This record gives sequence, structure tokens and C-alpha cells, in this order.
Amino acid sequence: MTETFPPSFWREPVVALARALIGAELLVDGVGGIIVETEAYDVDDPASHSFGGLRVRNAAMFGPVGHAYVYRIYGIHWCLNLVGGERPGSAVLIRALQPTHGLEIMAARRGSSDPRAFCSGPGKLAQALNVTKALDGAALDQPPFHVAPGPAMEIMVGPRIGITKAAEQPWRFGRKGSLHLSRPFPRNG
DNA sequence: GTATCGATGATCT
DNA sequence: GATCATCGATACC
Repeated sequence: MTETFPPSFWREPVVALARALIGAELLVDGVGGIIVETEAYDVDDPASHSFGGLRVRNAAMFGPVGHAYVYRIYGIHWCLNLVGGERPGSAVLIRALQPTHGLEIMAARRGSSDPRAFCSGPGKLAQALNVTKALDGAALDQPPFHVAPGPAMEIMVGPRIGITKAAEQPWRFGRKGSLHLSRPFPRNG
């Protein structure tokens, strides 16, 4: 058995949590890899699904920390968040992984033989790991999930992607130099 | 390399 | 009816 994160880890402020999750290992049924890109969504953040309070879709964000929040976007893709933060209603969007486990399964699910195409975006990652609504609200310290600490890494910071509200907040984090990011980070002046 | 656009459905106004 | 925390295909530089 590999070590897991203690409950206190998930109660860190959500922006710090998003940064701390870079380098962690994330597997679903033994398939996955190292987290290389995340975004923080806070409860009083206009870009967050929790903004405006508890509703049916976002219920998992207001549930216990250390659980998953999964939603459908654009009617097509699933996106995986890890619920955490100081206050209920915040979560970390997992945007990209460096694939390390189950490469053949990911290739089949993604219809691609290029590992860079497996998990380099939130929708791709969900497809590669077979994340669907069935995992919304599931605990991260129990199967099929496995989330474990990893080595410290050099981190890049930038604005979040694909949002129209609070777009200026630098709440996107990524592993410096990773070949598996959804998009490059803006150059740091 | 960047730009634009359609797919497709739940949620909200 | 409009809005999406996206992706892949296509067109063009």
C-alpha cells in the first residue's frame, strides 16, 4: 500500500491545495499518472460552479473534502475535480496528467497511440481514466481512486483556461517543463 | 504555429 | 434561448 494524504491536507486553502497537488499520483482503477496541471475554484469565486450556493449539480463541492466532484461540460466531456479547501464549495480541477500507469488502456480509450494525447486536458484525462458521473461524490481514499503524495516539483503559475469570469486570477498551476500540459503557460516576465 | 467552428446536453434565465 | 472549467477537425500563416 502506498501512503495517502491525511484529511488535514484537503483542508488547506484551495489555491495552496491546487499547487500542492502538482506531482501527486492519481489513479482510477490502476490507470493514471502524475498530476501536472491543476486549477483552483473557490466558493466565492465567480468562475466556480459553487458560486451562488448549493445546487444539484455542485452538491459534491459542498460535501466532505477528499472526495471527487465530476460534471459534464459542453454536453460531451467529463471533468474531474478533487474537493478540498478551507471552506465547503471549493475544489481543484485536475487538468492534466503525465501518464504512468495503464498506458495501453488509455491508448484504447483515447483512440490514440501518442501518450501526449492521453491526459493533456480535463476532458481527455476523464476519458482516459474512465471518469464519469458515476464517480461524482466518491471518496478519494477508496477504490477505484488512488491519490498519493509525490516528489516536489518546479511549479508554473498562470491564469485559468476557458473561463470568462474572474479570468485574471492566477489560479492555474503546472509542472514546469512538462510535455503533458493542456496548453503552455504564458511566459513569466 | 494560430484561428475558428461544430458537436451535444444539462443547467439556468 | 443562452451559456458553458472542452476537444478535434479544418483552414490558413
